[in-house]
This record gives sequence, structure tokens and C-alpha cells, in this order.
Amino acid sequence: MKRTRRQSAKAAPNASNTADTAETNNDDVSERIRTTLAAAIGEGALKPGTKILEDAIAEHFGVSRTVVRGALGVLESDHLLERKKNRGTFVAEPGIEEARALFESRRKLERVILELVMDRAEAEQLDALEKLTDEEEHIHHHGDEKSKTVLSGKFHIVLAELGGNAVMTEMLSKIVARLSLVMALYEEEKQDDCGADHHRLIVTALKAKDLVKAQQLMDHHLADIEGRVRLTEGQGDRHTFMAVLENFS
Amino acid sequence: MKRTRRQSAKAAPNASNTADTAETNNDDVSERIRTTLAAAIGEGALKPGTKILEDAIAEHFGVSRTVVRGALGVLESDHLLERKKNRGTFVAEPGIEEARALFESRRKLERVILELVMDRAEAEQLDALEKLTDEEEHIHHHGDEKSKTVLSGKFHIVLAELGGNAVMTEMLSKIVARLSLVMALYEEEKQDDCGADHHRLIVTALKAKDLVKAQQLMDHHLADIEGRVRLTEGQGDRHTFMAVLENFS
DNA sequence: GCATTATTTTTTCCATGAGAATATTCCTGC
DNA sequence: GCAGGAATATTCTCATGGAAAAAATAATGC
Repeated sequence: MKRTRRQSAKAAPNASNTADTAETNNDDVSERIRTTLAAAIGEGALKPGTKILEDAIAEHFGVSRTVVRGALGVLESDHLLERKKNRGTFVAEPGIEEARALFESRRKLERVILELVMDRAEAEQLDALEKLTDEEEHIHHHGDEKSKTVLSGKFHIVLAELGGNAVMTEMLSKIVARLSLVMALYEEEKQDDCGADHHRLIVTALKAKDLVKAQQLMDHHLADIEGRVRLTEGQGDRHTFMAVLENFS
Repeated sequence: MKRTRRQSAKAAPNASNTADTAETNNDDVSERIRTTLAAAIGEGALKPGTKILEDAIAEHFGVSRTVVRGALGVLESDHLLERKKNRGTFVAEPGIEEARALFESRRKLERVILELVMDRAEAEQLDALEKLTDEEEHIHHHGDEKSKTVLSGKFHIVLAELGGNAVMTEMLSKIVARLSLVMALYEEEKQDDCGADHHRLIVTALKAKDLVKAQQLMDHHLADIEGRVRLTEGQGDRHTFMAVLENFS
């Protein structure tokens, strides 16, 4: 098969083309591509190192490679993808150093966010947050693995939103996304996700207006996540193909 | 003049084309465009609301509009540019709310960075930082306005680098860039830039291993910057065209 | 003279084709 | 059977052309 793709202007096998007002405004297609890929990476559907076929994406979304390429460029600048000259685009594989920096930044940021939430959040907003932990708990007992990790990540984002600082929220979101790559690369013991409990404790501390306690709990929670990962130098390239072979000799 | 542009592959009237190895690798052209525009915005050469002609940029860098467009895309995702559908690309005009969030984020981030620097920075690195303040002082007495602001911004970036966390540094850089837009929009009293003194005080506090003092000084320094700005609701759109007319009625 | 409509021009926006670099397959010689 | 190399195919990369949308300008009616 050579390069046949989309004859006229719409071959989009996509969803939500019901109304189709304004002739499928193409700019939010670019955004859809970004969010879709980011989501796929975030929930581990796209593993680090996976090659991204821009042709496939173009066809799937019913646009030309040009717009796909634009979207990939943005994702690259967010460190979620890596483009190698004339080789193609791949899901990024953050190294040890980057992973450490990401963990550290996240720790610092979440502390700050708790300060903001403590300053600004209303009681009812905290209630909504608590509802989220209920949902987590429910899913934790009978839910698939994917929705667990998705929800677990969502807690931190919603919390950040309660801080009322969009810049901060965006920064955290990007760090969390990149950290999902780190986890995919270096996670060792996929222990039973007890994050829901941690989250609940944090919320109660917040409702009690105990900032120090909340920060302490958050630190503990994040340390727990970092604990599932081994970032020693030797283990870093355990995931490279050559090193995998070593283990079978 | 219709649309004549670059006949062969190189009409770049640009600098540093001495060696020209590897036939002008085009991927770092994209990066050059980004850094150039970001720098121009950062030092106030490009005012908020200015329209960006992609044709002009393409011609200037000797590439096609496609790659310019890619660069503009990532600058947009960094909130330095705004693209209006079918209208073009403009230098972003952050609103009041965004400005507040940026200031707040910067305050929090710089505090964190001081913590990191205190943990990691060696004495000699602090010496290098001190040298930078010397340079600032020197420029402050006989230097143009532009180099002042550039150097002044550089201090914070170098400081962040001493923190040894690339993620943190990148976040601060982006915030500072966006804040330069805020200053361009809302700055009122362009007082004599006494930033150099503040910077020097911070360095001495760091060398004395006095974190709390350093943070205090940093807070004061940033508050000083924020003080030059009026973010009250009424003044926000004082800069829109219609509102300017109001002042002349 | 002013408002409203038509036309021209400018510019964004996207799809496509040609070229370049790399990966893969196949073939030949040993 | 296997190493080395040519031929083929795949994929990125970018420049270009054309369509659509605004803006700017000209023109017409009143």
C-alpha cells in the first residue's frame, strides 16, 4: 500500500460529528490530537519508546500530516515525545536525572498547592474533592486497573484546581504526565494501589485546616509513589533491549 | 508584491552561517525561530498584541512557512502567542487573572528554588552568581535600558540553574517570559531599576547559609516588581484601543 | 457627503508532491 | 549457512499551490 489517504475533505471516522457546524473547524482537531495522545501516554496505553506513525494519526483524524506534525511538535516541547532527525517521533523515555528532577519538582509543587488550597478553597469545594475520593474507593474495589490510575491522577489535578491558580495547575499537570512515563519505565513493585486512603486523609486534614498535617501526608503519599521506583544508575538502562538480553544469559 | 520568497535553498540573511556544515540542519532553524521570538518578547521588543507575519519570519530565516508555523504553534502553547482562527498570530496579552496567577506562581517557585540552591549550590557557584551581580551593577551605571532588563532577568534564571533541577528552571523561565508581557502591559512607574542591589543582598544571604533571610529578601524583591504594576480591574483594559479613546473625551 | 455593498488584496490554513534519510529485504559470493 | 552489499520500500521533512477567510479598498446609491 503506497500512500492513499482521504480523497475529499472528510473521511474522519471519529466521534461527535453529529452537528458538524462550521465545517469541522480544523484547529481544535489539532488540540484533539494533542489531548488524545497525552491521555494515551498518561494512562500508559502508549509506552515509552513507542514509535508514533504520523500517517496513521493523520488518517485516523482525517487530516493531513501537516496538522499532525504541528501537534507532535507541541507534545515534543512538553517532553512527552522525542523527535529524532529523519528517524521519526517516539514516546519519550525520561532518564534517571530527569526522573529525579520531576519527582522533586512535584513534591515542591504539591506543597505549594496545598498552601494555596488552604488559603482559598471553600468548604463545599473540599466536599466535592472528598466525593472524588469516595469514587476512588469504589473503583478500587471493583474496577479495572486503568480507571484506577486515571482517577488517582485526577485527584491531584482537581486539588490543584482548588488552589485557584491556573498556572500552577498547568505546571503540575505537565509534571504528572511526564511522571507517568517515568513510572512506566522504572516502576518495579506494582503494589496494590492504596492511594485512595492517602487522598482521603489529605482531604480530612484540609478540612481541619491543618496545613502542616496535610503537607506531611502529601509528602508521605508522594514518597510512597517514588518508593515503587528504582532509580539507581545501574537499573536505568535495564529496560534497554541489550540489557534485557543480559538477564537471560 | 505577490508572494516571492527564496528561490533556492538559502537566502538566509542570518548570522553564524560561517561553517554551514550539514547543509543548514533545518530542525534547529525551528528552534532558532522559537528562541529568537521568545527573546524578542522577553526584552520587550515585541509588544503584546503585535501581529506576527509568518511570511516575514519565513523569509527572514530562509525557510518555508510550514516550519515557521510549527514554531509559532509551540510558542502558542507556551502562552507567549495567541492564534486567532483565520486572523493570524499575535503576541499574547495576558489578562489580570493570568497576571496574578503568574506573579503568585513566581513567588512560590522562587522560594522553592532558594531551598534547592541552599541544599546543593557550591561556594564557587555562588561566587559566579555574585559576579553576575557585579556585571549588573556595572551595566546599571552606564548601559542601555535593554541590557539592564535582560541581565536582571538572567539573574533569576542562573539562580534557578544553581538549584540543579532542570524542570524547575524551565518552569521559572516560562513564567518569567510571560511576566515580561505582563510588565509591558501593566507597568506604570518605570522606576530606576534597583534590582541589582536586591540581587546582591540575596547572594550574600545565600553565602551566609541563611535560607529564611534569602527568601525574605526574594519576597521583598518580587513584591517590589509587582508594585510597579496596577492590576485593578478598571485599569486592565486601559490598554485596549477603545478605552484609550475614553481618556480623551 | 455618508453609508452600504462589491471587488481586490492580503494572509492564514491545509493538503499534497517531491526529495532525503533510514530501515528492510533480497541477492550474490564465499 | 552466512556476511556483505545492492535494491526496494517506508517514513520523515519541507516547500509549494490553492482554497477560504478577513481586511482593505473602491464603487455605487441615496
